[in-house]
Amino acid sequence: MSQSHIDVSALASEACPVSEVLDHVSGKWSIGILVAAAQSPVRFTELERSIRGISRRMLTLKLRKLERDGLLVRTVHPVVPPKVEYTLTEMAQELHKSLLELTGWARRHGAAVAAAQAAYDHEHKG
Amino acid sequence: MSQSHIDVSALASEACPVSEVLDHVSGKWSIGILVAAAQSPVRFTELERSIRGISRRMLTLKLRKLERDGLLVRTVHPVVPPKVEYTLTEMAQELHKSLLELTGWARRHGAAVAAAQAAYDHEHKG
DNA sequence: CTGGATCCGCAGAGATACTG
DNA sequence: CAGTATCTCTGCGGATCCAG
Repeated sequence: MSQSHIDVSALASEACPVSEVLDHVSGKWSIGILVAAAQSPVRFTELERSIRGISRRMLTLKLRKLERDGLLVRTVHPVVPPKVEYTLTEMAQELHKSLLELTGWARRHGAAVAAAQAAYDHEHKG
Repeated sequence: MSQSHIDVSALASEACPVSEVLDHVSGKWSIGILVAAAQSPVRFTELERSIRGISRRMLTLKLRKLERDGLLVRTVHPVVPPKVEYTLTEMAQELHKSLLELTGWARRHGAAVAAAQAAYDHEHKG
């Protein structure tokens, strides 16, 4: 990874791992998973159903990634049938707040964005 | 009432503008560009230099996308050599605030994330 | 200076089948 | 229930050249 330390925070004149961390929420499902998992604890299948459209593979991969990043805690209950619960860590909950700001913005301006796109396309038609 | 199930399905659904908008900031460079362009107005080359690592092609593509979304305003000054400036729209500036929360979080927890990864890898060693 | 066009490699992401 | 293992396809993203 770290093919390039993108100095996204170049504006701050400081080099930090910001871009790397940001890259983790930059995936197609990362944000959705974190938001869905915010109602901790949540089980694997619940996540799979909540985030409709996600494949089992992707959910697993992203869950592992989030766990590795220290954002999720994976708890295995030794029962039958298997029961695994995912819980947001402290810092993940903090991140979640920022994420809610994002989704809130998207909710408020979704229509405006759509309109802008339509206008742009219209102006750009052949 | 107790919406124990957040409307994540709406997030993952293409019918809801939230996921679409979210998808736009989910790219590898989108966030960086928006943050860099926050100091409006900014010229093409300035952006290219600020966001080191980005290719000309990607910068152009993302800039077009952001413009289409109504987040950036592209102003062409009819002079030689060409001068083009990009400015954040009102709603983009609002979005930028949320983005700053994100980068702030990344800044604060970057080290912790790195540590978590190291721990995970160690525990997962071969 | 500010782009557009093209070629191409690689990681992301879907579908499916199998296992503890 | 909760994953893992392949296989494949798509599109992002990089490099390079060309143009207004």
